[in-house]
Amino acid sequence: MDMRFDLAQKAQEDAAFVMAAAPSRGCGGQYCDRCEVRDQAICADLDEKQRGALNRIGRRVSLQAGQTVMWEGDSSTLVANVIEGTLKLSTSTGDGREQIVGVVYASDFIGRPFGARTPHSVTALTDARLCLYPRGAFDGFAREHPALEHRLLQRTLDDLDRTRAWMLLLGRKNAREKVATLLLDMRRRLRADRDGVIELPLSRQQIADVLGLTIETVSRQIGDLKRMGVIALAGRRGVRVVDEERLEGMAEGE
Amino acid sequence: MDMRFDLAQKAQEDAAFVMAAAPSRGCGGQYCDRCEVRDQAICADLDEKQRGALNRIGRRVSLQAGQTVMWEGDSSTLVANVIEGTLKLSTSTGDGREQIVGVVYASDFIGRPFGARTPHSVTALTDARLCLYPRGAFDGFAREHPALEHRLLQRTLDDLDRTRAWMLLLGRKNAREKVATLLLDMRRRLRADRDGVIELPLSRQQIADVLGLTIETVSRQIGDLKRMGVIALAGRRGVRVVDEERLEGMAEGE
DNA sequence: CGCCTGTTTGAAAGATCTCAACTGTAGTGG
DNA sequence: CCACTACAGTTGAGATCTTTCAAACAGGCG
Repeated sequence: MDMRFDLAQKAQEDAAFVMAAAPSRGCGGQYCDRCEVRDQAICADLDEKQRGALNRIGRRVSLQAGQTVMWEGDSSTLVANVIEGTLKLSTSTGDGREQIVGVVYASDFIGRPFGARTPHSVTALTDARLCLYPRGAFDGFAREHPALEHRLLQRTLDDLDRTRAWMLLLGRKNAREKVATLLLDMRRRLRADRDGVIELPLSRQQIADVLGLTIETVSRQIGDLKRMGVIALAGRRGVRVVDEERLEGMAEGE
Repeated sequence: MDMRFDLAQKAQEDAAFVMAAAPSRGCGGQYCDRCEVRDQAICADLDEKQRGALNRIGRRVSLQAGQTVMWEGDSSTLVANVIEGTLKLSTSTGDGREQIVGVVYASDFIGRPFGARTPHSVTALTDARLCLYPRGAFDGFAREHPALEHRLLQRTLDDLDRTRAWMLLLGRKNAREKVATLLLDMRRRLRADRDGVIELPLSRQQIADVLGLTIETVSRQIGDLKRMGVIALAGRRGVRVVDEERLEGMAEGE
């Protein structure tokens, strides 16, 4: 417990550092031209000129794994596109129990536009790069560009659908089903290497925080799946799905 | 268990009936003029003419408690504003475990615009009235009216925040905290009568389905709260919060 | 009055959590 | 290259919480 608070403390200092130290170089058009997520992110439907204008209000920022960009309850001053890396969205109870409420990947959007408060913390799980905008300026730009707002709406509606689907998992699935579902979900989102191994962006504790379980229960379930031959493990973070069909059955409680 | 399936079956027939039987009278401007939720719903920022145009593609529909308007997994053909009443959004696992993923009230928006599938069922908890639009026509209208899309975006962002906050409850709170949190939430949303009693729109089973518990656990927790003098009960659905402060403490696990 | 349905209560079983010890691995420095 | 350290992850045993199964109770309605 102490450790987790220390980590958070440390990350906060790091984040402050990044914010202060990042050169305010803007994202001149040259960045967008070779942007890896240009066609998936919410800016996809903007034309060259509009994209240039949006760029002028934002800047690129690099994060190290563990750094926190936004804090639950803080006033909402930043929004961003994820260019590379994986981040978690999380909330906590007063006494420190944590729940991860979302995991975001490259081309996803983070932050709370059109709202005063950031409802959850955002922390990098891997090293990451963001295209960061001051919220006020972004809000103004969005209001003037319906194409952008429409994309943002689509994305938010999708997020809401996914989040509600996850509520079924949290409220009604048992530990076995939860772990199986997460593994399948990660497999869908992450690219496997040539051996079919996917590198999880989450530690055991973070898996527990996504699933609403304890670290021990997660460890036991993963151990069981391995012993049953449904998955194989490769190091701490590596997983290979051996028997997909059976894993899918387990995710649904069969 | 059987009973719950029967109910669903029955509701499906009812819904089909409503859809077929509802006169396609349109919502001519005269409806909007005296619409109870006009200034809170997503149509609030439209001018008279635009509102008239929107009305022409929609119609009013009345629902009885228990009727289902949309079915999880069905193709998304309808969206609606809630004019009056309370409805639940729910999903289920293959083997029939249900999770309520949202409760909507007057002036809220339901349905899945800009998407092919309805991700959850929508069922009336009380008698209700809707302003119902075919999805295709609504989508088209929305794309041409940024003010409407902006309102919809705001609302969707708020829904997402609320949903994520509920994930913390589902994943990390115990039964006592869950029940206390729900009661406070309902108190915030529902108007109490002169005695301070709020009429819950949910049965015990539905409360269990919102909180990810069983009906027996809910019953025991409510019984405990009553015995402790934190709440008082009035009939099956009536609740009065006697000691708000203590209830708030319990919601946070103190 | 008796039935139907929703709710409450009790007792026992089962799942997950808690606490504690142990293991393995990645990283560090000699 | 190896020894050592630090820490993530695993395992075990017992406690705790919630569920399950069963039965009793209560209010509304024919």
